[in-house]
Amino acid sequence: MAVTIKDVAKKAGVSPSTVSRVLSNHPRISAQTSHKVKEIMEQLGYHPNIMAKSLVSKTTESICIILPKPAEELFSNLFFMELIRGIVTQANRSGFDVLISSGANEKEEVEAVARLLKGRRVDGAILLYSRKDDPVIEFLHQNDYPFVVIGRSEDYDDVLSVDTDNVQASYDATKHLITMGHERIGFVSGPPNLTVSQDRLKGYQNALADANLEMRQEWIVEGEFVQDSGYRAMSFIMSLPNRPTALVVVDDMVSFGILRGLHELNFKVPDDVCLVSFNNITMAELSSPPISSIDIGIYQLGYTASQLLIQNIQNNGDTIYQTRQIIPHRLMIRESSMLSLPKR
Amino acid sequence: MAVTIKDVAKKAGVSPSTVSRVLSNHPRISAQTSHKVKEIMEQLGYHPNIMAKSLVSKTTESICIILPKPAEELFSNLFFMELIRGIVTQANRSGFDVLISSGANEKEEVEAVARLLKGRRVDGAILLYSRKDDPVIEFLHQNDYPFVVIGRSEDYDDVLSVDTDNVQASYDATKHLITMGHERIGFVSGPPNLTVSQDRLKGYQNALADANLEMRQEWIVEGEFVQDSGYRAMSFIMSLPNRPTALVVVDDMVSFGILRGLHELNFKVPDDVCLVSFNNITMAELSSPPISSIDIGIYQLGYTASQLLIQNIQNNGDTIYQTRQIIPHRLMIRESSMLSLPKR
DNA sequence: ATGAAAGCGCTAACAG
DNA sequence: CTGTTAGCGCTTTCAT
Repeated sequence: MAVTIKDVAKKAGVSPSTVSRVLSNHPRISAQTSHKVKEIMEQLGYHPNIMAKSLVSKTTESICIILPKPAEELFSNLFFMELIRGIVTQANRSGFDVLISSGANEKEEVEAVARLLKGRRVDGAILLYSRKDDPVIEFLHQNDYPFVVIGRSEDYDDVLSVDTDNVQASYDATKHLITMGHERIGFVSGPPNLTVSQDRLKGYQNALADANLEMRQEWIVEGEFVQDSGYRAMSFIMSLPNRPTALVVVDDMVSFGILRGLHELNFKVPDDVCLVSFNNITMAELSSPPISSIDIGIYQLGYTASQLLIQNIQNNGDTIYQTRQIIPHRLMIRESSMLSLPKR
Repeated sequence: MAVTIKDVAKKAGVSPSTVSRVLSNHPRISAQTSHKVKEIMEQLGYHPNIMAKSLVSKTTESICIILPKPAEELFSNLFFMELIRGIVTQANRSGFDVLISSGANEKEEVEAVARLLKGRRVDGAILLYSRKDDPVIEFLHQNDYPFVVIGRSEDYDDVLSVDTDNVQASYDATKHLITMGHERIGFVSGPPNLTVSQDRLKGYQNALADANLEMRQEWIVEGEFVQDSGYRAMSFIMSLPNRPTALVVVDDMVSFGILRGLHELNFKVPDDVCLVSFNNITMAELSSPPISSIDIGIYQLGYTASQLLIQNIQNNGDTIYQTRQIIPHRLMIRESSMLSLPKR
């Protein structure tokens, strides 16, 4: 049997409530008793039963992360791990535990979230990305549970979210290529139902428009956030009669696929084609050639999301800060885009 | 106020205990009442309060993963994410939740684990890797808490663990190079205090010994599980007068560093040097050239660890299975080791 | 097959 | 400043 508050109370010659008060640093407690009780807790190896505390206080000091099933394929694991690290680090600093959950499909995801939130096992949730018509967001929003979306919700505009300014980021990436002298620039996108794909496409288009450059539908290819997708996009684009001299690519992982394909076809980067992509995962720097990439501060995204959620929980749902937080991005220029006057 | 067991009981015209019995599929309950109660639960949107249940049942149906702080630097994030995916998937299938925790240092790690286990928030723990004299293992072992180590413990041999047969795996990798005609083979290792480094070094040495090949201390370089480490190791090895024609590398990430370095020095892989490494992360296949790698089934390691832990928890600590589980590995041969007669 | 009652370990009024 | 009391929502004997 584990040692309880009663055991401590008995041994210290005080009442259980006193011990409880010591535990929560109640102001009206004599320094003396506090000290004595703490000593005895130490001595007995007392650890408060979190479940019991949570039962009466109606707060769990924990949050959950929903790992969307399809995401496993959509995004690189690197991306998620970095996000999770950020979340866990800040949550732990705030004294919160982090629970990770996933479902085999959307229905299971909602069930898992419902069980966790309705069952009062966690106080709030972080969604690792937003898709259109997401039933999980629907559920959380409807039941008024605290939650934060990494990305943005198209369906509701009052949800807390942490995001990159993807339109601007993509504008910057494209602008960089334009500055380097490129006039025919293509875009390799992700799944069109993700807001991130849409936003990045838009930034690209804005940049071209501002520079009065030609825009061609055939220079825009949609795919997934995986390497194969890049490979296929590359084959298509490079077979065009009047092909781009540079590409803006929605994700580093996709760039790797492109790089591999170009290599096989004996195209050189940056000599024949220049590349800029997004997310700046560790590997971007290490590939040959190193890939220019927009660093979106993935860790920071996670860290901030956790912070926002926990503040919201602690303020009891009163939003005393911005609903939507933007994490700054930064273009990391590397060899893949270092050729200012491309061959044709 | 959330709907409780009482609300359901009242509406169904039964006692709370009956509702509880329905919830846990108690055998002696009439199909009729069971059905009616379930209907009302559905209707009211009832979800059992997990904390309350846990408080009385003294079981939490959840486990925790300890993310060791230094690991963030030691291993690639890819590795961990894959492990976590395996753990979370199987745990969820068994009806368990997974809590993730980390500490800034060893002391904090132990505190976190103590709080979680002693505070009865989780039933057991999974350690993502084992180092020598680990205070967390010490704590768990001493207090007789259920836990599983991914890797192996040198300090105790009765701890549950899931591991790769790293000696054999490394033997296989080395043997492969020998079969391809190499006679001078080097080894780029990880931190010497990790069992995985030691085991892989041993397998390499065994293979050389069995083939009567020369072993030179200068062909063995220690480092970390990061790219830079590979870069440095490469510079050293390639500057040797009588340098190896092939390398066994402790981790794919390190191989990337080596690859980058070789590229800068204008060495070609596999023409000048052949490479085989470990872990077979997604990127191994995508680099140029693709890297031969030992697939150790990371996801499977996580999945099995979770299974082992949960079985142990459910059997109340009685070990009715092997203490140490080995996940099979598989050599994936790719271009980086495809040259059978190396130049000298 | 079901109900009544006790209690898991803790917190939170309400008294003093 | 501290003790007493009454639950939080659930499970579990012990009756019936």
